[in-house]
Amino acid sequence: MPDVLFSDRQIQIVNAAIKLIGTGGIQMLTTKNLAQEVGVTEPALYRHFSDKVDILHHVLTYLKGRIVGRLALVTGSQKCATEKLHDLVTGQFEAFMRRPEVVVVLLSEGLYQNNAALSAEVQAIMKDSSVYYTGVIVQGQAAGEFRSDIPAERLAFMIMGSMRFCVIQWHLSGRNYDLKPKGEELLATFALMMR
Amino acid sequence: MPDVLFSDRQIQIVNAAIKLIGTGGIQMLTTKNLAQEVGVTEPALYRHFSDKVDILHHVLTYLKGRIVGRLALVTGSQKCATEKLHDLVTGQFEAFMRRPEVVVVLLSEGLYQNNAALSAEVQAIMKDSSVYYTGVIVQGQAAGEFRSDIPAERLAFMIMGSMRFCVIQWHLSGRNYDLKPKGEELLATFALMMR
Amino acid sequence: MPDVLFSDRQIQIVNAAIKLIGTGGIQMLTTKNLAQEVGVTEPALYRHFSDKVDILHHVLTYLKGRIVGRLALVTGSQKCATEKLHDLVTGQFEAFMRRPEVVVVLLSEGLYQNNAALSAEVQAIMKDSSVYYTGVIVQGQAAGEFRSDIPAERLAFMIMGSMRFCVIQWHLSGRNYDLKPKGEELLATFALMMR
Amino acid sequence: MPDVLFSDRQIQIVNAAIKLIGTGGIQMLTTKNLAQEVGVTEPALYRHFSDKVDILHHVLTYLKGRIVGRLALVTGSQKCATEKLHDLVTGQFEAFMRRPEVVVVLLSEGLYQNNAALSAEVQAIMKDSSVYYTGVIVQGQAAGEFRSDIPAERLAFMIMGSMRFCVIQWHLSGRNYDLKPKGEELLATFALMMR
DNA sequence: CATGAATGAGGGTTCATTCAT
DNA sequence: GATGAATGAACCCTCATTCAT
Repeated sequence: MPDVLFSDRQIQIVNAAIKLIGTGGIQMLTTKNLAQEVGVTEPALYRHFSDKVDILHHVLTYLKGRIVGRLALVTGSQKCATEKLHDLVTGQFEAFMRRPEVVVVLLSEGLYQNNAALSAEVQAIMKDSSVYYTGVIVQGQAAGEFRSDIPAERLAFMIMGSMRFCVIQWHLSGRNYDLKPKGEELLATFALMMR
Repeated sequence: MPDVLFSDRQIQIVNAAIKLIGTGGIQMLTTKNLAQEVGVTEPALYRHFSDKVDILHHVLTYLKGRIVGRLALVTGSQKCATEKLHDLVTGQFEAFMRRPEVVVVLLSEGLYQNNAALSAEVQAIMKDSSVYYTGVIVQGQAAGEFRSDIPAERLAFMIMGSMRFCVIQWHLSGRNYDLKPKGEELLATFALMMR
Repeated sequence: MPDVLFSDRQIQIVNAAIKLIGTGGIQMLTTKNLAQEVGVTEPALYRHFSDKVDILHHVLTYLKGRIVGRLALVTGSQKCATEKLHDLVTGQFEAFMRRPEVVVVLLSEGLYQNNAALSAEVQAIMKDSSVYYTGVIVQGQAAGEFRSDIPAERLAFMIMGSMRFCVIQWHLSGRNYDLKPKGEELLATFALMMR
Repeated sequence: MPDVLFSDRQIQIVNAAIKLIGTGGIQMLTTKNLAQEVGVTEPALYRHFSDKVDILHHVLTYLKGRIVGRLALVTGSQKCATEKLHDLVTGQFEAFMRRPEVVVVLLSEGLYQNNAALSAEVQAIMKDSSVYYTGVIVQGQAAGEFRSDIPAERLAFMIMGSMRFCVIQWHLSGRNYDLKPKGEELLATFALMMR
């Protein structure tokens, strides 16, 4: 649904940008590389975006739409909280494995340091995500699946933090191992701690 | 102790580099800016480092020395594990507040994407740190302070992940709030979960 | 009457071009700006003009028509030469104050340097104007209003040169003062010199 | 004396810039053309000037120094005012014929439209020049060489305006005739008018 | 009559790095 | 040790213009 605001070419460009960043970091995202990846000349990019920053902005908006969409889907199901949490974590990890480039874009907060708007966008993604995680935990606490002596927000915070850490290490290691077992391990640990 | 390998000028340059990165991200670390910050001309930098990568490498090595030094100090004390863990977390947060630039350098893993050596250095910092955290938790488990049904490594992993997440959010928010209460809150939550 | 050769859209575009040049100099006259000012897209401009040079050409032709029309009107009256000269000068200055953009177009001879046709057009405007000024002075000399020991062409030349200089300074000063008193002053000086 | 602030390379670059502007107008003054003319690469220019605007600024300052220097020399002589005025006009015209490029730079006020500092510099040249012209006329009036019923400033104004007009027409005509006779003619006319 | 999309050429500028001094 | 001068490569971006629709 959020994609409705993107033209086909914009999506194409955004995807190419994600691919480039994933391949060689933000410094690989040059207009030249991007144009080449898309298969047009550099000026053509400026028909669809005002700026390079504008492109990055759309990259983040696009990813936010995808991520939040998936979160909404999972949390909207009829499953119990434990299952939902499981789906959230493994779903996220699977998504990262399918498109590892996204990891770089999303976890490289430092890159956007000198651009408040982009930083805000990254923050927004984290904030929006945390709402869904918290919601599932609240549901679990209400159903007695999870302990209630710790606020749901804090539990969500720890889960997300641990997930990030997991993904960062995976990425730094060259992404040459399966991320799913890590997710299961993480969930198992949390299962013990949250009961 | 590792500083012994750095000349005065090198330390000066490394510190200037850290300051620059902290101020405006990695893209502010240009040879021009760096030279100006140090108060020399650009070619002078090449008397002390072979490369810009070499500079970044020394930045990371330098920081690793500082961090590990502090970890060793804390974990080497005679306190109980709970206290040591407390000191580790709050000490780390205090260090970040004293030199916020370091956050950018350490948490921007994505930056080093296209350089295996730098990525390895960042990984090494994480690895070395985790050894100390794990050690403290092992001690706590042996002393009955912490639960033993979860491997110490996993607990350390979650603590470190949560800390990182904490610091990232603080950084993205403009570092305009006190980080210490966050650390206390985090420790309180862990206290509940690890007992 | 020359406007008869211009379509409505052409006049609209020419006026937009004059406005743009007046606002930010010749370098503001880009097809993008021009199209935006007119309210169409860039390719639309090429329906009405073959070139950007063609546009500039029409701009100059258009202005020539306006200027010469006014000169013909004034010199065709029944007034005495002194009055006609007065009307010419003040009329010109008033016209510049009403549409200050025109000053830039007309006085920036250097702009057309690399295009013989445009330079010729500017020269033609000057030539045509001088005919009218000279005519009035000839009339004045015949009527004994002006001295006859100096050829009318030279007197016209000095008047026009001084007017230009006046306008240039006015323009460079930001056009923030009234041009008319300058014209009166100029006329008064000439009155003394030409008697 | 003013050149003392310019390094050799700066003078070289400034002269190359003047040449380029004279050849093809301001739009020929690209960094690429300029570098090629000087015989260096583009980035080398930025060792000596911060900006392209900075280059233009130095061009104008450089020319101002030359012009004012010559004016000071002429007006400082022991000759009578009539002779000095003659020297001023013919000297200026000769200078323009020696380096016709300068005409474009100096007479293209419109070019600097969108840069207040450059406009101010052009104005300053005119202002400074007028001081010398006025001075000579004042001397002539005191000596009874020139009429005194018209303020010296106004006479200077008309002379300068006429000179400009002369030069502009010469330039627009392709500079293919001798400017000196025009100067003599102009002086002769003024001789009549100022007596 | 006008548009959306694209392009080749070129714009000014910054980068890390080298080298003679 | 440090400098001034220079460079090749690359940067992001704008230009006038074309063409299919």
